[in-house]
Amino acid sequence: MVRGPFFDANGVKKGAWSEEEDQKLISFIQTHGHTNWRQLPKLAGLARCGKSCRLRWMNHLRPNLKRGSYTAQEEEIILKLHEQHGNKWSLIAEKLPGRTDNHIKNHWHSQLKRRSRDREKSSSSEVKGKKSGGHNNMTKYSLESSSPEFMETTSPTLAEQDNYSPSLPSIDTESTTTNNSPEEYNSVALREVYKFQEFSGDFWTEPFVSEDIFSEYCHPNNGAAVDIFSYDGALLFF
DNA sequence: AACAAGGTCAACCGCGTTATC
DNA sequence: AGATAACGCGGTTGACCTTGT
Repeated sequence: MVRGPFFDANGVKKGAWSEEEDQKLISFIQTHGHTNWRQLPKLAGLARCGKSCRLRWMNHLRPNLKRGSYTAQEEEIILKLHEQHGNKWSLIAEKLPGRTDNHIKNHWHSQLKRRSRDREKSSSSEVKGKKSGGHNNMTKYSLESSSPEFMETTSPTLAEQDNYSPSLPSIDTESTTTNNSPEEYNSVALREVYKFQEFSGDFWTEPFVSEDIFSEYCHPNNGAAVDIFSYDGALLFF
């Protein structure tokens, strides 16, 4: 699949990684972390450059990576985000836990690019303004401001609330109540629903996002409809 | 069965950004 | 404040795989 291993002029190993190298890298990072990629290969006893180690770890060895084919839901999110942000693969990858920017980029070039083009063609001949429908098996919602359609009220447990990604910025609930721009409102709502990201099962069987989230965070003056996708127990706003 | 073309995916390269001195 | 190092991102490459002829 990739070039066989070889050494460059500086004695740095390149090409495919061996099982042994993987194990060295994994065990070193598990013990010492990866605060300095430059120094890491030396300390771990690898003949690789830091960049190569980082890439291998980020794209293949780190825990919780998803392998295998993409679901229709994931593809829909990629298409949607790419439509919004262009080739910002790392940004898109942030919204798809377990998928890497590299994988998403590859998948885009091999499959989704074509689909995106086709969709553009067909949508140009359709009536504009339809925000919902035609999204494969994706669970998708549209709402205008605080839609009364979201009346499920099961609240997450405290444990679940504490279970969301620690890397996400904390929410200043004080500041969400007044004078926020539509963008800020939607951004806060997105972060809020990330609390539910750790759900593993079906969207409908998992604790639901309280209607309060929508009524509180969806900006009343945001005229544009908001597309919401459920993914891995999280809701994504577009 | 053999070949070609296109698809897939891991890895590298170059460059912009950020951190450190 | 400027120089240098390190990091991270996006584009590209190249080898293997799959499918069509």
